[in-house]
Amino acid sequence: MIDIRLVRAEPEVVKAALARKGVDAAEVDAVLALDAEFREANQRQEQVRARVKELSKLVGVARREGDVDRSEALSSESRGLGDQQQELARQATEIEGRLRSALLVLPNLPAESAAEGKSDDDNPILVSGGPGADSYEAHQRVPHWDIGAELRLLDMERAAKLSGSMFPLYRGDGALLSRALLQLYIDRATDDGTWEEIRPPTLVRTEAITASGHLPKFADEAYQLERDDLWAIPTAEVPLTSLRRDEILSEAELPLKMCAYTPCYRREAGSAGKDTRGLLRVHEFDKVELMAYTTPNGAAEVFQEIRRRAEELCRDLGFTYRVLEICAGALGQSHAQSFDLEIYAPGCEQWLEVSSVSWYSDYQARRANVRYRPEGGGTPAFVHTTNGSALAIPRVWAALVEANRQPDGFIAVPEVLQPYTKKSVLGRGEGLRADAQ
RNA sequence: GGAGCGGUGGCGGAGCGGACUAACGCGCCAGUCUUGAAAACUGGAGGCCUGCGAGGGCCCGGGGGUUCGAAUCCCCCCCGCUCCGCCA
Repeated sequence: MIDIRLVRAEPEVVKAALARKGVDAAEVDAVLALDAEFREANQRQEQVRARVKELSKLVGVARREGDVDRSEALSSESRGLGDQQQELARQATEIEGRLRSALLVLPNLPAESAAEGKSDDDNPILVSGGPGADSYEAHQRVPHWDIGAELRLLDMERAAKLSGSMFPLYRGDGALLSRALLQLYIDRATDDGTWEEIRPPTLVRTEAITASGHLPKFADEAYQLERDDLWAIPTAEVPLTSLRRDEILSEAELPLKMCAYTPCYRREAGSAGKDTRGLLRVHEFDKVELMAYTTPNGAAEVFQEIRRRAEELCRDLGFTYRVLEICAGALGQSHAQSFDLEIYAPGCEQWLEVSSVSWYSDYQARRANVRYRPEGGGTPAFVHTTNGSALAIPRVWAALVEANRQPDGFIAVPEVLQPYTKKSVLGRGEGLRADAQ
């Protein structure tokens, strides 16, 4: 959430910044009104409370001095105030709850440097890399769902029998490819020793998924296990962001950099029938995520490092790729600034988003209450959080089998991946023979 | 799932109805000493909300309650540890 003190002190600045995200100024005014109401109610309550404490102290003194009459008189005065105080406290709490709800759904302010624009159509392309979208031959222009079926790498139909549509099932060399990619991602992320690998739980409490900004606004997007009050994570960002919840770190620990492989679960409510063929959009997928807590000043550097790492993977796997900056109007709820990495899939003739690298300023840290004590002591301050995928599996898998399809129909393994697959060609596996009969 | 014991500041840990303004230790910050550091010594410092300020309020896992007054008593919940049961 954003800093209520900033809203109070500079309402016009906040309104102008949020207007870039398309937020109505009235929402800000509503928050301001609740804030004023709460502070007034709270102050009334505190005044009465202070008087009760004062009287109680005097009761203790009178008791010790054996002055029963006086102690009785003070007690009864305090008793009357007590009821009044409780009612005032109840009112203040109720208003505070409404204030918090309003504040929780208010989006983060876009970074000043974030690109101007209203929708995804306005996102500037910062980098174009790789061989180019026009460079692919006819044998590479086969969609991955056809390749997957032909070579027995993918079985969406039987997966649907298990879990419904949009749940992928990889088999044979297809499963091998998925596992090899994950191993490559983790090895790359940990190559300089500054990123610690974490394997977190993937079912988390309501507090955790609220801290990252996925609740309350996007509850429909997440799978919920009501009976145990747990949520299936949509990304490793959720557990990693909450890992140090309610902690005060020392500045020397920052930047605290973590990477995690996890499965991710998304209901994709409202996206039915849109770009959902094959692996384009699935409910469950594997991903490696990089996430860091930093000082405010240290955020930009890590933010760029995550982007660089994601970009290098796209390049080294041989993809045609591009980096887009997300313009202010298209930025997500919690984001101050974002870059999307897209790779070109020649078979389905689409650019596929495989990574989103984001900086959240202190928006998530405030929700998760993660602070750091500055070098040399002083008042704790909120950390900044930044994260990005490096990378997600299904779309990389899809673009890879399409772009690397050989004239003979089999899939050539990119050189960087061969140490992990232990073979240079995919699709000549056991599944093919077993099903062929 | 059952039983027992616990949850206190950055960390460890005492306190178990009224001077708690939460002891003590470690760690932290500043200073003295030192070429510099360590050690020693001296001093300092919790977090949150609110107020221009003086100040006020809140915080002893969370939420309710009892009381003039709750870290302390009662109820509910959460978490941890030990043992039992079950289990890959």
